[in-house]
Amino acid sequence: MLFDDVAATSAAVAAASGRGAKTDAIADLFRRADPADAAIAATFLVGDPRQGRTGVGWATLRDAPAGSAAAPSLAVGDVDESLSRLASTSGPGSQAARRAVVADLFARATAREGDFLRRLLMAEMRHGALDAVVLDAAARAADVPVAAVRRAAMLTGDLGRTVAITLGAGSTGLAAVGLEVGRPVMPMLASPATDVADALGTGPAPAAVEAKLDGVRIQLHRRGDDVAVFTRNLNDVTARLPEVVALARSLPVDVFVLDGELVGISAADAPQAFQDTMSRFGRDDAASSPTVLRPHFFDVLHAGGDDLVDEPLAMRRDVLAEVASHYVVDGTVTADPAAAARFLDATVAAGNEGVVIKALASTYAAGRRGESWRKVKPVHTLDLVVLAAEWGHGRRTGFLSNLHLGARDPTGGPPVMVGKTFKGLTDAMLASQTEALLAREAGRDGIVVFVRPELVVEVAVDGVQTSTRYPGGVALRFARVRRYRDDKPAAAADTLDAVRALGAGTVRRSG
DNA sequence: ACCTCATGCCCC
DNA sequence: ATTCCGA
DNA sequence: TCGGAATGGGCATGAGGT
Repeated sequence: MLFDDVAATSAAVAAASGRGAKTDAIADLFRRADPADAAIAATFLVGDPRQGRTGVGWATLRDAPAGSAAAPSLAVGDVDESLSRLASTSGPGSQAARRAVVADLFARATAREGDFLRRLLMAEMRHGALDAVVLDAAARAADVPVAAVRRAAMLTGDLGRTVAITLGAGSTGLAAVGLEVGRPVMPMLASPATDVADALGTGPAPAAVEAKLDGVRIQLHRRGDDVAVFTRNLNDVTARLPEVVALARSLPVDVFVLDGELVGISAADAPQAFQDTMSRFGRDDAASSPTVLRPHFFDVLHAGGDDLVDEPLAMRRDVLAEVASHYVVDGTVTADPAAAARFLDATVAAGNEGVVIKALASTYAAGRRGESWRKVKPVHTLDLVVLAAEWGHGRRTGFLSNLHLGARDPTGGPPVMVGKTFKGLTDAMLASQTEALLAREAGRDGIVVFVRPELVVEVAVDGVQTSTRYPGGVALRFARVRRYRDDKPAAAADTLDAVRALGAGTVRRSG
């Protein structure tokens, strides 16, 4: 199959307005491809090729020429090979070698292929179709129920393989796919709730209320001495976590799949700040960090030969207590919002992020962000000064979008930048802020428009973290705009000290 | 030897 | 990660 | 209700440059 077939499909997907039409365009491609090519094409269409890390980014592509070939000649397999070469290039001179591979690809590409190639290497397809649409298209092409395809994708964690199975073996092949110890499953996700009452819902049934730890999600697999650890994105991080491997081998059950969170702990057994956990977790050499990582499990997908994903949470929790009793996340079971709120306050005071509230009757819905798991975190608000804004892309083209936010200097100096945000802005706010900001323009640099520091926005944040990027030494975490404070002058904005105070909770960074 | 920049199926 | 919007 | 897009800060690493 020609690479241009995939590029043409992407263009058709981008041009199609509805999801049904996008699905049809991809299904048409799949019908024309053999399963192996379709598997590669599927990973290209979602911008996630099998080679993973290519070492090519914005700076490498900046100087790459546009596609200039007159007619398509690249095969899907040619691009696949080039990606493999990029991924395996390292050492001195590798930057130049990568540029050469990229230049060769673009030289052989037409303009349409070059455009697609650029988006593929940047992992930014922006044609309105990713995993869900591609799986839907595979189901349509093979004329099998989409639910069966999705189930296989969640259990294999592998889009390309799932497409190949769907096209090559149909319903029979999909039905044969099951949970496999040692192969990661897409983790179940929680949807946000405004407070514990919202999370508990209207029903009288008690729910599990568990501490939400501010660390790294892990999935731990064991079969005898074979142990593997995967992240939320199904990356294999086993080699980085020797202590977790040892812990897995020490547990009283031989075969299992556990779901949990990994957090650095201080000498006093208190959870460390996320940044300290990452400092240790991100490291190749575990011994070079003083931080000790400790897993806290909250679910079990398989134990002793039994698959548990279709069992109710109440039963899975009982099994978990047997498999990993000393490493089960802190929690309680209640239907009472007041009791849940008390647990939330206590766990936050202990240095945790919030709570996750789970229906006891729910099964493990791999890869889903459903209503069975709801997360609640404390929210803080700040009134900050808009210092600048950046021109947006995509559907935000033509609007000033990403705001630079400053806190007031209590000594009277100019506001101190503490972060940016583009979240929380409706189309109407985007339009009105573009007008209001341009009226206060004070200069430009690239896509940044600087403004006189007069406008104040109310910003919601989950907290602040230490920063080396910003002059105040702090940065906002997950900032989003709530509203413009037209009633407030910049002189009444919150101070840098007020921002720093949000980081002075129970969790401290280690020195 | 040290600094800067770019990169990441990065983590959140 | 959070949020808004189209389907 | 779901899926996609638009973008945030910080971390270690490794290449390249001084």
